[in-house]
Amino acid sequence: MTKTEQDRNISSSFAKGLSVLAVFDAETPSMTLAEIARRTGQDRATARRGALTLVQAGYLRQQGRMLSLTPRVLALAGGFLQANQFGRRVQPVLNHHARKLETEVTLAILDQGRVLLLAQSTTEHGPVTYGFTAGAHIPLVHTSLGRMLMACLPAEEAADLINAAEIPQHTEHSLTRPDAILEQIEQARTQGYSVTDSEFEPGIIGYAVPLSRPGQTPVVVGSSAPRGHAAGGQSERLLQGLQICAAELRQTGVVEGL
Amino acid sequence: MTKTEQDRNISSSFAKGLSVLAVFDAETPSMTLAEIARRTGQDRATARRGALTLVQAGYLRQQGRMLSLTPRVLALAGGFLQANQFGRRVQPVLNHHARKLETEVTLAILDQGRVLLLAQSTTEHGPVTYGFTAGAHIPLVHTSLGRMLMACLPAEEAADLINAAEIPQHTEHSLTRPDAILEQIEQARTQGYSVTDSEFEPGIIGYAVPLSRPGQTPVVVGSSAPRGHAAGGQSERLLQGLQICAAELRQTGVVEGL
DNA sequence: AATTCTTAGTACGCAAAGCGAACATCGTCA
DNA sequence: TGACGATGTTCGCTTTGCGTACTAAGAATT
Repeated sequence: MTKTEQDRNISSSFAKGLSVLAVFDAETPSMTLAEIARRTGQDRATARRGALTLVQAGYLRQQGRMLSLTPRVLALAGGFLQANQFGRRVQPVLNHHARKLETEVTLAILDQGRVLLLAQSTTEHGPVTYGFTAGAHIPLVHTSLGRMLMACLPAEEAADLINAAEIPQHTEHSLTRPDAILEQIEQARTQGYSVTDSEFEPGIIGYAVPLSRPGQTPVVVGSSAPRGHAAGGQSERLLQGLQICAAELRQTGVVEGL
Repeated sequence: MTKTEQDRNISSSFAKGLSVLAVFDAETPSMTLAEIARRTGQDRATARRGALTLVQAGYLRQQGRMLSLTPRVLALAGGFLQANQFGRRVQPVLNHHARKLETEVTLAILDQGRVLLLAQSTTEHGPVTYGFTAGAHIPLVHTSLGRMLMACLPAEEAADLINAAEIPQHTEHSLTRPDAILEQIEQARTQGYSVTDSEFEPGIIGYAVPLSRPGQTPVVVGSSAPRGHAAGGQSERLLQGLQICAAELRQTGVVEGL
């Protein structure tokens, strides 16, 4: 009976259904039933029940044989955003510093071995609007945000994350050797900021500084800029700006709620 | 057989669990188990299983006896936002017009008898930053966005929504008689825009124009401004600006994806 | 401090929910 | 055309998870 020692307090059907909903991401905004089944590792029939339930609940829509998310999923996130006053307290701060520094500023945390973007400044005259928005996942190992997040963790946990993560070679500059990455993380920890150059997107330099206090769940702010943009002492100015931004956000107390 | 004619393709446990997740909104960001059970109308044991499953999946966190949403719920919405290019195509347009008109501009649709805010401009020098963000629900009957959304529907459906909705008296100006509200909707439909004055928040005037083409699922853009702000011909300027904004958004084609 | 009221955790029998092999259906390529 | 692969649906058997009943522990009230 070791096999079927399921926790009676957990509903496995519900958990399976959730993973159906979670499987819709940026790369695959609409999927067929079989595709969902494959990506969730569930039986096709199981995935189907989950998907149909989501359709009935209004979170998925079915056009032909393709299933895609409906706007209603936003309502789920809305509860979190409202509760933490993101619109009123976080966004203005991000925007303010974004304008001042002439970049985009992003707030992020660690989630499932990836970087989860929580909020992002939305000013017009940032250099480029990268395609990422709140709720997007970006890789952990090759971004400044990710490195800084890992630097907020005990060294051992960071190492575990690195080992668990796959390390694709996004660009020719991407570090691939785990120990090289760990070294970068160590450096970020000691110096209190992280910089990556073209490791995720070519020609883009990423900056990040910690926001959470040590011991708390890691939260960071960062920004990216094209290489040319950051000539001369610009890097320093950016990092200082981010530090100030982090301090202000810390004062609002939004970080406490994770 | 009327009672237990459950659809075999729908997972009721999953549906119940989902409604646990959905019950967390702005008013009640953290709840106790008993409270969840009450608000979902589920048995306590059922609600407990749902909540514990959500905790295990990382969407809820438990501190003491309070349960609250984790940032991970944002990842669910992230799929939708990325898929529809909200960050790249919608937000810039909203911001641009918000700055030009010196207000906030909001994109919204109909959801479960309420207005669901999909996106909102985030500029600094809007007059006030109201506490609403993407993913928030606001009432249907007493907002310009809501009225305009209903005006996009066949008159009959709008009437059904009014009848189904509870009509609280938010302010002394709130219309309460259903036929008066329906008349306003009728007017919005014919003139192509909707204006409400202090019916939801005192001293605030709301404007909204349709974005979707007739027959499609209703989508609108709107904005609100304090009464003093909209002196003279300002209302007209605002409405014209919104019309242009709507036209631009229409051209991006984001509306098609609902 | 003793009281009521509310809330959280546990147990378990029974009904029904949902699993997945098997079947049906649709496309696609030889 | 026929065979094959991929996808969608059905249905009997088993498991899940529902909800009553009970225990216990906090809050709130006296």
